[in-house]
Amino acid sequence: MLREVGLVPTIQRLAVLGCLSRSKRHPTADQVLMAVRKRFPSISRATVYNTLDVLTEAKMILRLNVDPTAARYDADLCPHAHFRCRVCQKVYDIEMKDARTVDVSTDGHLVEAVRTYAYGVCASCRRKEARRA
Amino acid sequence: MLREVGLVPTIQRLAVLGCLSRSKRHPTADQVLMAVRKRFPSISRATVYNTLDVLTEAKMILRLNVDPTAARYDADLCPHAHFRCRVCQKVYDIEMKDARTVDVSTDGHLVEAVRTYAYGVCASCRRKEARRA
DNA sequence: CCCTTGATTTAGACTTTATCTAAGCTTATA
DNA sequence: TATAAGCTTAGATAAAGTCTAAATCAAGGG
Repeated sequence: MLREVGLVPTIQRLAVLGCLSRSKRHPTADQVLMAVRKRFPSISRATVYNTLDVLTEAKMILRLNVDPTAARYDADLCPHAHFRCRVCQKVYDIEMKDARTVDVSTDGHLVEAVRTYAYGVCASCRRKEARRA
Repeated sequence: MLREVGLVPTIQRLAVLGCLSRSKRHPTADQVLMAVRKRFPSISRATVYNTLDVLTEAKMILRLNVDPTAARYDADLCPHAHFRCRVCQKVYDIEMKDARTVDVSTDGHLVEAVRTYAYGVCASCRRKEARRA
C-alpha cells in the first residue's frame, strides 16, 4: 500500500500505520510516538510527525482538528463525524447522514474535504454526573 | 452585553470584542493582540487569551478549530460553516443547509455544538493558478 | 557484491501557540 | 472612602510542532 503511493515502506512507517489501524482512540502525534516506542524504542519524534504528514498527504489516514490542543489521527476512512467530550476530552466516532457530507455552498471554492465535529458531554460522563447528583 | 453574562466590562474586553465584530477575517489570538495594541499598546497577551476564553465560554464569540496551527475567533453567531484554503490559508464563511447543523446520531452523548469545516482551494487562488497555466 | 544516489531517520535545537504565576491595578459595593 | 473581588500585566513556563545537519538505509547499475 505504501509503495502504491510512492513511499518507501520502512519499518517506522509500518509501525505508525499499524498503531493507528489498531487504535480507535484517535491518538495525538505524541501518543503515537509513545505507543510505537514500546516496540521500537529508537524512533524519533521527527519521524512520527513526518510519517503522519506523508500518510495524511497520501490520504491513507485523516488528520482531525477536533481537539484544539493537538491534532489527532484516524485510520478509519469510512465517512463519519467526530465528537469530543469537554469533560474527559475523549474523541468518539459518530455516525452521520451521508447525504450531508458535501452539501455546502462553496462560492467558487474547490472543496476537497468536509469535516463535521460535535462537542459536548459524552454518555459516560453524563452517567457519572447523574450518579453524583 | 458583558454585564448581562456576569463579566466586568473593561476597556480591554470591549477592545477585543470590537476588533472581532469589525473583522471578517477570523483572526487568531495573536492577530487580535496586534490589532488591539494599535489603539491600546499596553494590553498583554494573557489578557487577550483570557478574554477570548471568557467570551467563548459566554457564547458571545465562536472559537474555530478550522486552522490546525492556531485557534481562530468569529463574532458572527449566525449559523454558517467555514472554509480554509490550503494555498493562502485564509478562512472564509460559507453558507450551510441548516439541516446539517444537528443531524448527527449521538449514541447518548449530549451535543452542545456542531461545527462543519471545509478544506480546499479558494476561488481567488484557483483563478491565480489558472492564469499561471 | 559493492558503490552511488536519493530518500529516510535521528537527536536536538528552535519556533510558535498557549498557559500559568504573582504582583499590582481597577471596579463595584457598602 | 474602604474593602473585596475581579481583572490586567510582564514574564516565565509548558506543550505542540518544525527545522537542520549528520548518520543511516534502500534500490539500482556496474
